[in-house]
Amino acid sequence: MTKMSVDEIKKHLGDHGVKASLPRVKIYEYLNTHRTHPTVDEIFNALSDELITLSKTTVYNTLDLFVKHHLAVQVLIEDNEARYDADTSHHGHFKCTKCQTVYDFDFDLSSTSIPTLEGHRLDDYHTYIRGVCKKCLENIH
Amino acid sequence: MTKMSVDEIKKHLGDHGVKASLPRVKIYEYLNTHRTHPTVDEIFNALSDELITLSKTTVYNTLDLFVKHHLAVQVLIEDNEARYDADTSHHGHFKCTKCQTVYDFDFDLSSTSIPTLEGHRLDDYHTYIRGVCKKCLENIH
DNA sequence: TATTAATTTGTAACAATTACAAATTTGAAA
DNA sequence: TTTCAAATTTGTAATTGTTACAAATTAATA
Ligand SMILES: [Mn+2]
Ligand SMILES: [Mn+2]
Ligand SMILES: [Zn+2]
Ligand SMILES: [Zn+2]
Repeated sequence: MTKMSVDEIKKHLGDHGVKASLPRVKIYEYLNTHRTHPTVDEIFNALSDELITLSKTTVYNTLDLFVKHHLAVQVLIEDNEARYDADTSHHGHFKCTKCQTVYDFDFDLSSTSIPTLEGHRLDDYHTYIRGVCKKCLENIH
Repeated sequence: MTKMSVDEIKKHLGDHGVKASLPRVKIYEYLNTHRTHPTVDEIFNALSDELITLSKTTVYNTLDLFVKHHLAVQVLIEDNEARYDADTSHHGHFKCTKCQTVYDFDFDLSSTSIPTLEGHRLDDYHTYIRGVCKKCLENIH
């Protein structure tokens, strides 16, 4: 995903039924630029210098809003941290339990046939794997 | 999975390097019998009548221990509840957002080829889908 | 400009989890 | 058995992530 201008972000939010505001644009911009699956805290800390009155509640509210309007997805890998991702395309996540990095990987669960679920309505698909990344494996001397 | 006797549970725990104790056996028995992916609270509430001194901390500790020794897996679907599953075989979870039921489905992510992850060490695999179950779809008149 | 609606903010409340030290239980060793 | 140390459990307090909510601010509309 290429960097979006402020106007492109405003249009993108609007296309998804979300009115633009400075916090919303900045949060979306951060999410779109930093494809590291940041937590609420990371986003809040990164933006609070520039948006000096930003409230953590606003970050929570805005991310909820983004998820509801399919501008972002919530990424759950650990029971104590919710991460967020502006990439709403179908893909999986690999988290390295050594360096905590969350990698993307190509995998589309929605295109897999799952006979057991016949008859149910499937809304959102999630795939994640935990392990140790190549880099960390090599660093163990 | 068929119901296990207390002795079978003791052996099973032992085989996984976990010493048996009354709370451990009871918690495992509950998990193994109730394949509903219960939360800590559900387990605690279900057992506290019989184990009148049971502490919630013990339930947390014991479930952590079970997960560490691969006697159970943690099932994360919502950001505000950790569920547990004595079925450690590879399978996916479908949660109905109407009735909150968590269904199992046959799917083995570990047997899927994921070229993007070449070189990383993959430890545990998780697949879940949210939607509305057949039953709930039919109940909408 | 005046009025209303939407958004943001700050604080307090809440819920899930963890830390920790005391109490209890277990299980060898004497 | 009794003794003693280790393991386990317990209860409480602390911590963390999140949500509720009302006041303040900002934006939109008349
Ligand atoms: Mn991603
Ligand atoms: Mn299951
Ligand atoms: Zn790593
Ligand atoms: Zn249902």
